Amino acid sequence: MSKENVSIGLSAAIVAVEGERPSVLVVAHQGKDDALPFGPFDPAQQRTLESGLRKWVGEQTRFDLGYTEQLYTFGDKGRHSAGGHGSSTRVVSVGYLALTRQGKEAPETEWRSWYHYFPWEDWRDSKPAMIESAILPALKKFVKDAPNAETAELRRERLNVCFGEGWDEERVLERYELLYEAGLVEEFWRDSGKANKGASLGTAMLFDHRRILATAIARLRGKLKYRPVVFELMAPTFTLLELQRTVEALAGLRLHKQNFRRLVAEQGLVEGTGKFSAPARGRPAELFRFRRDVLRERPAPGLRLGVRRSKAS
Amino acid sequence: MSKENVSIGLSAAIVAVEGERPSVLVVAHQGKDDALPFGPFDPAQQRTLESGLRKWVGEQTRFDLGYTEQLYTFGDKGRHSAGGHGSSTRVVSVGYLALTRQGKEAPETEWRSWYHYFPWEDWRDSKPAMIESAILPALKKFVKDAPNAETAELRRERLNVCFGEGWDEERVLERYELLYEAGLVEEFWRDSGKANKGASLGTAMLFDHRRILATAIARLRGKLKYRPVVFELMAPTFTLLELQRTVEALAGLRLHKQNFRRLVAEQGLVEGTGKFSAPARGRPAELFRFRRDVLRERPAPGLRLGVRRSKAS
DNA sequence: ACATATATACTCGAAATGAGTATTATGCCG
DNA sequence: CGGCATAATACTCATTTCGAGTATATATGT
Repeated sequence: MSKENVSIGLSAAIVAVEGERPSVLVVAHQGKDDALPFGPFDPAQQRTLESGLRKWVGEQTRFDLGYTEQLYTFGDKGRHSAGGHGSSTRVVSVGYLALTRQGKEAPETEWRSWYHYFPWEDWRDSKPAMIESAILPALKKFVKDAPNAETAELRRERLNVCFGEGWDEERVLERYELLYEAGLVEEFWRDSGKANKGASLGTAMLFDHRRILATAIARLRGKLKYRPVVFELMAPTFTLLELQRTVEALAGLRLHKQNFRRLVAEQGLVEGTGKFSAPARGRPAELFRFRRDVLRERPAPGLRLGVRRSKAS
Repeated sequence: MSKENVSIGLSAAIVAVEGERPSVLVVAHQGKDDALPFGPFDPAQQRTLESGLRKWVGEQTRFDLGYTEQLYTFGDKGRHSAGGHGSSTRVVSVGYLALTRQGKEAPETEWRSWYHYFPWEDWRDSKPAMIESAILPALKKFVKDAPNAETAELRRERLNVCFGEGWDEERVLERYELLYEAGLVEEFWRDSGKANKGASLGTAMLFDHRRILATAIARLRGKLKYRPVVFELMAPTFTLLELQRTVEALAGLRLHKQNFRRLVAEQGLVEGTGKFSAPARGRPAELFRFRRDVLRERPAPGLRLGVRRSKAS
């Protein structure tokens, strides 16, 4: 067994939603790719991985993490390099998801829409044009270029699952990984040390941070439906439309307004405060607050979405 | 930063179902607690964490893993000790779930029902008596013994979510963690180095392996419902009742037979082979096989369960 | 007063769900 | 051979949930 060291890296995708924009806190390492707040795990100082994470994030962003959740541990050789050249110690990278309300960020950090990094994931207005114009042609070529028939069939299946009939908004990571392997994403060329001659989709991130962010979005989109996590992102009181817009921002989909409020109300996730918002135009909306009690009452208090399949709401 | 080393441990909960018994492959370290197959990650030799895992498992169990999935990375200080005394290097432990069909095991390894380790999780016959007789009284005491009112309230909520009204079969890990903190599980006393004067529930495992197994069961029970993972555990052809018994074994619940077959059939998860089983008594059942095509056709081809809420089927 | 913009309430059909009953195909036992 | 026990499979039915609308209420600005 040759002596190569391992070190553990901790990274956090810190998510907030402001208005209709789902954003992630990135560290602007000047000139370099955007990065998630990250740092090495120090086993001597930290009792748990999560406390290590909180320390790093606190130092880099002055943010006090609220809800956090471990995502995944990545250890692939070559996917944690900044420029394709191997470093001496191997980094195993543990990714976290954290939810907060957007506050003022520290210097060197910035909130950016996560759709900067994943423009094909935002279906709120319509199916992103780039899917038909750029992604599908390139992926079809990727299928055609397969070294053998078996690989071609596998690639065809993945294409279909990721971008075919029936958009499954949770498959964010699968889609990113497919685009990576097909060389449609800058990181692929950087990690392999070759020059990219084609298009790159979305904005690249440092190391494997875009992969971690994809995992975070996928997890959050899934979890929405069976745990009341959205409320971590809301102000103490909010209107039902604000809640809906937040969910839509995260899911990248439009929901049916009347049904959404029915679901939310019926499920007892929320209770009225008797106070009302003062909107610029239109009827004022009642302000609601999250009912903490549901946690005690029901086993899986998620937010069934009530997706809209037709025109307007 | 003081120099304490980190090493990465890989462990696998390898699951199979034989008849009505959901089992996990354990290594019988003679005299010591049961352990999952595990070993350190060697960054020099292995390109990915998963390949490292496959190597270890192959050596220890001669098993060729089929479906595998990463579960969680545990790094808590003190929860990876065999006897409560700290070792010099810190172990961060990455747990995996693997699904196979039960074959002949290697020497030193053994298939054991996972309900040995989690007897309170098997509700197939009825609610396990130990919940009323042992768990609830002890947990109520745990609530009462809280150092302050706030902690007591938190503990009361957790008790309710884990063992209160409305059994949620997926909360396996939450329940185990609660029992751990309440000192109802042997590992708690071992990790803290104190002597246990009360009862211990279930069979203890080495290190944090029971925690990993709890994570595995929870994940599998959840995943069942939205990905066709059960079929990894089935023979190439099977009757619908065999499929149902397998799902029941995993979920720890009884299902409604007629509705189960309706769901499975309607969803196109399965196709008839035209052949029939030869049972000891009763009408022969048609043998079915898994339809690989669903993966292409539908976004989330899970097995909605069709739980039974009343008497017999 | 009315046009416009929202919020909120209510309706309706289609599908999914939970729980049964009914019918069919075996082996076995006298 | 006829009837029973045992399972498999088919069909029924009421209830709930879902998706999609229409209708009504309450603001503001002109």
